[in-house]
Amino acid sequence: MTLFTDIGALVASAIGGMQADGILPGGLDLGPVTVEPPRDAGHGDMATNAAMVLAKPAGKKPRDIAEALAPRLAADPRVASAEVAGPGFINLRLETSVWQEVPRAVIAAGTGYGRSTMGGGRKVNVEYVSANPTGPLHVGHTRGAVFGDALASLLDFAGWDVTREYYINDGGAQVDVLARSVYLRYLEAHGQEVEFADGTYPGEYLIAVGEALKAEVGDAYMGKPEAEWLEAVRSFATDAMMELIREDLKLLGVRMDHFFSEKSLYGTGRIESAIDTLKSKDLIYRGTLEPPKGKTPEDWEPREQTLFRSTAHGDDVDRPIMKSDGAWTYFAPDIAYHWDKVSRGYDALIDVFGADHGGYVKRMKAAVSALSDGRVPLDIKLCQLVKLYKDGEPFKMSKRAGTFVTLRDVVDEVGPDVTRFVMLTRKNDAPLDFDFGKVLEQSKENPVFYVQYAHARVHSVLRKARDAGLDVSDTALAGADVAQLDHEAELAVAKKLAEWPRLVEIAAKGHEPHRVAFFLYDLASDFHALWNRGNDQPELRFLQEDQPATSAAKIALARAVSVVISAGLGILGVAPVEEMR
RNA sequence: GCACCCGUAGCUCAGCUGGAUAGAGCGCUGCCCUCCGAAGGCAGAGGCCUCAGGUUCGAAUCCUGACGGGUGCGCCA
Repeated sequence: MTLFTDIGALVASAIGGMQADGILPGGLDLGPVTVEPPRDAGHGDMATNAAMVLAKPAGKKPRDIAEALAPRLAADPRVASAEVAGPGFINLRLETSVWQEVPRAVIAAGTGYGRSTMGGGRKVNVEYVSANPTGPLHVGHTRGAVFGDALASLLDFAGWDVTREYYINDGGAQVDVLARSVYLRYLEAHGQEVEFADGTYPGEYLIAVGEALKAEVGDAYMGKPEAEWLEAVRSFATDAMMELIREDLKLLGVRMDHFFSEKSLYGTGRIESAIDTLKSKDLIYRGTLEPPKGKTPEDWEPREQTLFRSTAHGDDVDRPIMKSDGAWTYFAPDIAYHWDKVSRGYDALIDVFGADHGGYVKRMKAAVSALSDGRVPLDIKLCQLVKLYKDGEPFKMSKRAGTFVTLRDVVDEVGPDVTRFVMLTRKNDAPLDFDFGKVLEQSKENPVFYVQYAHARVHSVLRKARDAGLDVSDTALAGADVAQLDHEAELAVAKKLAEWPRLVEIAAKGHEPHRVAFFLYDLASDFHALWNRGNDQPELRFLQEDQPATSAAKIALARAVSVVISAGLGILGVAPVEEMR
């Protein structure tokens, strides 16, 4: 519940009263009725569009409804005034006491302030990272990791029962390539000269794996045909890579609830069972696809394949699930994996992919829609590329030399907190510029610094207050005489704090954690503005000498800011700092 | 050729799922401060929200079609 939903309930009951009095007809849909903060603060604290959206179904003029509704709203003790404006908005001003109570409520609730029950405990599975187990995570994975992790935390905060999951692509051809590459390093560990042909991974991170393999099996695989070692080396290598990836994730502070192995789907009948489910719905058939128009591949020839009728669930063309040699395409285990997720009883699924996987969105949605008979929604969030810069200059990396920028490189350079925050300062579907220099700058244009600075300033006040002998424990502050908070600059901050619960719900509903980062920047901005005014107007400073009651009220407001910043950063996975260095 | 994403101030981007006079940072202009409540402050200029239609009380937001940029497009996962 939020202040906005409280007032929303008030509007609804006032409309109910008008229906009871015969002013409005019954059976109106109140769904489109909203209560939101107006863009222009001059219009009041909250505005409702009720009169406008009800005008047509009620068969009345918006202004007439508004004129009748406004006094009923104004009758509530929380409402100071209700005025009809523009085409039929009702602008509400709330009593000052409503806003004054906000800091106390925030402090009493702690970082749980803003936690929502919107999710209703429903189960949601968030799958993210899911990088191939063939090497360390790079920058692109980092963005997906941060985004998915923050989204998961956000949904948790909004009342969902969240599972964080990683799908290990350990069943395809790329892990065979990995195994052969590790084998080369293994030969090398035995002193042999080796050459990395095309189609192998030359990265140096495999040297240690080759040596570890030698330590494990000695010379048992030396000079042996591939058939004798491939499977064992593959398993050894993927384990090593997953170990590496887990360490990378740990560096970033990402903790998964579940790692799901693609390999576990093979030879167990699980793929077959998923495909059978589709078959039973008549969605699997043998057929031949048309070549893509305009750009026919040179070696195109018509082939009959086993196809999934994804067009029946919104896709553009049907998709092959089996290769001509009878092996599954990668899509088949993907279907089985999502079938598994559906079977585990999730109410909603979310996949976080890189933007280069945009072409798979429709078929994946089609598969989940088919498998769950449309019951389980699948949302797929695509993360755009990260462009790296160093002090304004593009930061080049060479993939051919195997020297790509890794997650570890980034975290070592700027730390996990800065990495995470910056990755969330852009919508997921917008490209992101990441400048190693700028993200460490201590200035207003760096949002990480700006938000952390606000939090640190609050703690600076708390320290000073303690030194002055004041009790600034949360217990004491929650009982402060908030009637002392009467300056409009102070109330503006309180109003911002009151928006937090609403923002959480909006961000969670849209699966948009970046909104949290932008909100924190706005809140920090309001707080800094109040602080700056304290320079010219000493009565606005938080610590008022020899006035413990006034100080307590003002410090309560500051403390509430730090609580919300702390809660917001918590969702983003960023640790708040109490001092700037 | 088709699909998806994007197009908002000179630049980088927000814009609460359809609301009122479209916002922030940087840059620019003008004042103020240089008192560790420090790592600047205040104010101002700057816009055909790519274009053209449509939906309705009302569109940056939804629909259609152009234009421009990115990504992807049958036995690669």
